Amino acid sequence: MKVTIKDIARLSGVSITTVSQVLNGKGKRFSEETRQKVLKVVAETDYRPDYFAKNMINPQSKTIGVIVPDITDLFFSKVIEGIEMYLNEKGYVILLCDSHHSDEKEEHYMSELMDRAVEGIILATPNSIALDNLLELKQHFSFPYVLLDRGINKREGGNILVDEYAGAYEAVSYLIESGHRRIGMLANDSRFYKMNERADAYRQCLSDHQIVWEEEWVVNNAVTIEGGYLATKELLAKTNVSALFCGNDQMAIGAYRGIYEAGLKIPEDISVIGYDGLDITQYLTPSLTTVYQPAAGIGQAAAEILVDAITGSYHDYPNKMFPTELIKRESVALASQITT
Amino acid sequence: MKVTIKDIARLSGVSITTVSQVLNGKGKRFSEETRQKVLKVVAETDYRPDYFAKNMINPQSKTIGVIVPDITDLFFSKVIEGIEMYLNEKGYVILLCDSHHSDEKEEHYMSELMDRAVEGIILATPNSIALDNLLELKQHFSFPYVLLDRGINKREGGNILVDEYAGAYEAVSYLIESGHRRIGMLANDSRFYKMNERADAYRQCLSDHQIVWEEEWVVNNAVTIEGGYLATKELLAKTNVSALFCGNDQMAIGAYRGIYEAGLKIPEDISVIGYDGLDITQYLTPSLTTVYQPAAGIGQAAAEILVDAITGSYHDYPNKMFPTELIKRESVALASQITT
DNA sequence: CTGAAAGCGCTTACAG
DNA sequence: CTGAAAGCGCTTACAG
Repeated sequence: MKVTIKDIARLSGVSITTVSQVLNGKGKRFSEETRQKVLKVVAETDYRPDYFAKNMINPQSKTIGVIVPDITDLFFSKVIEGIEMYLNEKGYVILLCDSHHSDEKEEHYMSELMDRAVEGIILATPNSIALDNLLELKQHFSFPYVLLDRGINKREGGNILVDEYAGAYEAVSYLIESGHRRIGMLANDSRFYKMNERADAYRQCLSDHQIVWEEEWVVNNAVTIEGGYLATKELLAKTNVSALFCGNDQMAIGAYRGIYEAGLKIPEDISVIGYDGLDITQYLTPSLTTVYQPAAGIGQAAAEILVDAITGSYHDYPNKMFPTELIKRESVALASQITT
Repeated sequence: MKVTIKDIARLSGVSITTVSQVLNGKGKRFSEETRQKVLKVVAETDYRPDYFAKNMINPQSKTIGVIVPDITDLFFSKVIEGIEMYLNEKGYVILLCDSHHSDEKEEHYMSELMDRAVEGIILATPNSIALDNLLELKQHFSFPYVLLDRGINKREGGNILVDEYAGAYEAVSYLIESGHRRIGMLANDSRFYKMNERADAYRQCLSDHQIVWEEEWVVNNAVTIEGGYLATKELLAKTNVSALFCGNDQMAIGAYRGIYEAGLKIPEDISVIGYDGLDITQYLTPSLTTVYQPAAGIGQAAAEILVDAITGSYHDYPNKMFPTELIKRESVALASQITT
């Protein structure tokens, strides 16, 4: 039998009004004696106000929905951590959904979360949401949401971006400065995030340095370890490059394996650069030179904007742009030192 | 202005009873005309029944609380994935909490989740919960919970276990069969999971093979990549071994780095075995020989037991024991081939 | 086939 | 300083 506020009132010999007020710290107008009496009964019965009844009156679910394409992705799990740490401190809890890269699941979860009275949603998506869906969102969402989509979906504010282009350009420049001319790239041709922006920077950088780009230098595959591995196998089978710019760190980890299986060494035979700056990359052998972007910081920024929006601090979401940073480690060598 | 059932009733010219019944598919006793009229208004207004009002009457939050020590841990993110996939299919959504290995946060979240009317909790914890807390749990939890603690906390049922001991024993046996005699171990002396069981198996296995164990062969550190790295540095500085059994895969990844920095090669100079069987291990160079345990399967098993308990299929939780499997890959060589 | 009314467990004016 | 009563938005016997 669930204990209700009525029971507490009866047991402590006061009205339910008094119980409610004491528990919520409203009106300090009760005698200390009354307070203690009520509190004692509450403790004894381990009474917990009904979550639903309470929220029906003043809805404050203190819950945020978070949708990511893959929980096990090293980048996203770090983003989630950033979100969680910030939100937890503010008393929010997250309802976590894994869309498994599926549009349908994403929509399904959006709807599910709306039904569940979340106070806001953070949607990390590689997809460009169909325009009418976006409009529908705008119209029906009685609560704020932040898109973590690298700006794929155009909107006025709340863009949380990373200077992808600059990061990629710097990485490729570094390879060129190191004397490399034949530079491959592991990319992804889906609209997955702004991978294409990284690829654009790569091509532009080569062009800016008068390097004639060869189409077979770029291989597309999934942005996973396996994808990087497969792409590398394919790349090495059809051409030879002295350096490889990987779309992300996970692909770079796969590339390490592909290069190893080809009997080549990093960086003696081929230099490698990744993108993301995952913690693990500093422990790879050799440690990976990579373009760092603050995954946890991105998560936190999304959470901050959302909380501000919920608490009504503003109505125009601010934009936020994170710079990247090239972390130079062991995986890049001067082209002149290449042994092959 | 929030649209309520009253509005729908008014707009479609029927009673709220009718609206409610049509929406919930109760009583097929309405004329098709009435149904369509109601449904049309609902669609037009994008009416969504109030989550709290609805649940106050028949509480079915369809929400499960999940607490893990670290979201970014490769093992746990896989466990979460297993939980999520099973639960999603059954219409549940997870409220995810990261205890960051802290007892206090764990307790805080337990209480928070209780207040939030979850229907059950999966608590993955390396901690042994204080006995009185456990009893208190039993007493006050009006809902079921499953502990993912490797059986640290004794209880009657709902133990989801992995045959840790057998897995570790098999790994060390394999090293011995390969001719290794000086075998180190990266362990963890906290009560983190059943790491000690793996250490026990390691020692027993050596002893069973008449190998006199030296204390400096075992180094304790955090069960992370960094911990593995640091432990390896320490181990190699004070003794020399021809093989290394790592408490988990993350430690093994760190060991790879430590061994690399010592100027040694795997497996030519030193053989390495990990524990967990994370996806990434097959892409390491060399690929890691490891003791596989089904992380996603463990998550799913916990979710299954929980759902069955919620839906009242049983009151005595079943126990579940998963076997491990030694995956032999490139990181172990015959001792006779060791070059040093 | 449909509706008026009671009630879920709270909070909050309002009255005393 | 405290309580009786209205009301939040639903569902569900019950009556017709």
